Amino acid sequence: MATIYEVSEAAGVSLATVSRVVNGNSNVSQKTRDKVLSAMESLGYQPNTIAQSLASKRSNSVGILVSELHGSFFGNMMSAVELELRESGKHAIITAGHADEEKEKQGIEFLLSRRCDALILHVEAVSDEYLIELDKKKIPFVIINHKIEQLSDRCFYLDNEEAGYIAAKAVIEHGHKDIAYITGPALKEDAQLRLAGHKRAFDEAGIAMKDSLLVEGDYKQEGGVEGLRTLLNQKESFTALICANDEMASGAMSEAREQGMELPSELSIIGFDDVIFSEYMYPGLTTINNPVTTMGRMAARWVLKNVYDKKISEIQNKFDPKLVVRDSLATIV
Amino acid sequence: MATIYEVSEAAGVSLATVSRVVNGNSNVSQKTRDKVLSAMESLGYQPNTIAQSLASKRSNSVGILVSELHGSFFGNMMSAVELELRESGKHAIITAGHADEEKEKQGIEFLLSRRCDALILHVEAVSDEYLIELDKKKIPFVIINHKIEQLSDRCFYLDNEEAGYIAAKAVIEHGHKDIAYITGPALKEDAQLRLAGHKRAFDEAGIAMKDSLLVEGDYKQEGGVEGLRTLLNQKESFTALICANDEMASGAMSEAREQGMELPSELSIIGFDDVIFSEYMYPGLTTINNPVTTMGRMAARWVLKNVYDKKISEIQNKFDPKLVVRDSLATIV
DNA sequence: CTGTTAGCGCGTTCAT
DNA sequence: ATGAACGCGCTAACAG
Repeated sequence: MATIYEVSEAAGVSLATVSRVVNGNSNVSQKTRDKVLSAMESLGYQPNTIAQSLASKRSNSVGILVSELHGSFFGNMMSAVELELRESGKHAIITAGHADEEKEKQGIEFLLSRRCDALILHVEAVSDEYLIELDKKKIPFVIINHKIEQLSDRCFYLDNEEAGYIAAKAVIEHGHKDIAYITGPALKEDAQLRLAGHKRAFDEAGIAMKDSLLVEGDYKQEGGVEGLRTLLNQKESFTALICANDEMASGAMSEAREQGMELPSELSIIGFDDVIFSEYMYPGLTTINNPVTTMGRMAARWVLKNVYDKKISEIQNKFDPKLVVRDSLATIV
Repeated sequence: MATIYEVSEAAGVSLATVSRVVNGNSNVSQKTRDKVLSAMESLGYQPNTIAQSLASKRSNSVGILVSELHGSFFGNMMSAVELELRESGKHAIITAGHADEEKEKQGIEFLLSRRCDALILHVEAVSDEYLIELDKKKIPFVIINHKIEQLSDRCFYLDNEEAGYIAAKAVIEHGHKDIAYITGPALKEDAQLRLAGHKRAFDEAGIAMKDSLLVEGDYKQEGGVEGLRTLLNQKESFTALICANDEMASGAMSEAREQGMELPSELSIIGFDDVIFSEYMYPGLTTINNPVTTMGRMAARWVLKNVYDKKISEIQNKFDPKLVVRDSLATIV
């Protein structure tokens, strides 16, 4: 690998001048610029990004923490982030937090030790206090899918309350009155918000929510299986089931069929997130769109703009959920 | 951020000694080691990985190229790789090649410019010649899901021929005789191998393959839809359909239902890869396991062993496919 | 076992 | 507009 020094020698100029043309900086006469450029060309010179980083105190890398690398949720986000960053010559360092507080902290520490210029965090377990504390350390970071008031311009999130509202409303508008609900873990903010939206729609329609039709799930497939089983084991009957995410909806579907129910005629099911396999399910799952891709892109743009001083115009923080209509929601006649 | 120099001062030792204890290297007396350690502790010292890289000519980063970050296939692989690397203090830089020759080359160039110590490549479009050429540049890399004879110890791949054989054999053993097949793109090596295995099973069973029951797909869902449509539009009838991957199987399932067919009684379907949503399909898709997770782990281990000199015992290059039994393959009576 | 010293490749003042 | 020189934080001989 040729160094900047060899280039300067070949071009008959100083090291500083080469550095200038490499960085497109300041003023260099066209003539010397050409000399340098052709020297670079013939030597196949490629700047050593590590040396650049050391000298400039910029690693040009941004760390990404997601709860899982696999699964159907984060791929789209990472994809958007990577694309956006690479277009600006930055790179993404990824790591997983496994939705565990300790592991998330370790992941963040790891990324920090890598001297990332910024962090894009999709945390699930870490506390707001930890993040606010992290903020004091002058390490730029953004948060995906969670809103912290003090850091709101750096949070990119779905309006989960509205999402819950839309889902419930769609079900109600299809004529359902007896509606069961499998929530997410009570501790999780998005689960609470979705439930709140759910209640708002019920209030608005003048339908009473029955506690017996409300069970807590774990956001996993198994939670849907068990949730439906629990619901079926009490006396209250229902014609529709809202699941706080698609995984649970999937589990509920299997269990429903296991119980010999016809879908969606005997039971309508609606999910949340519109993960990749939702359209592959049978019947196709009607669900609420969770625009992770766009959120990822926005997060990357925030970093580009605020950390790397790129000119970027529009950055959107709050995202609106949309109903994705497929076949799992039937109309009651 | 404290530097190694400040630590050396605080501990009253030389810079080199601090470096030694940081790297757990050579011999340092327990007493001075303790002094240094406590100095590091009280200063909150964290080595600057970039400076380490510059001096040691090791970036401690390995580049990963996959065709897509999203989708259900690579998440598991990346997950395994990241986990394995992080345990050794290395990090993963990811990028996507989008199954396009030019973009794959750009991706590789990008990773190289990042001074990765090694590359883990899941390429789809780039030629063997390109990779062999790349190999001459002394940049260590491994290849996932593709075998190149000259580089075979650094290739981690599924025995695709065997996979095709197992799938066809399973179908045949279920009593099917009229079996249709939607292949992958004729250009792709894995598609050819799977087809070859398919033929072997037919030969072994003394069943003739009918050209009219063989159509080429594109590995995408739509390819399954169109493939089945084409198959249905010719006179030859069939009771089972083998799809060269799960995405196409999914498409074929939708189309079959669209045509009013009962699954699996009127049409058995089997896929390849066992991607994440296969178990969510209805009926659950019987398919062939593609151990990408393990391959990812092995690839990472190869790098750890051969690039970072970690002691690692077993590394497996060739992987055997296994039948994953679910409900989409019915028995002909 | 420990310290000195010379790079690693580049960015960035400061002069000129 | 260009060059000289120093520093980024650390590793790696080489001495001692």
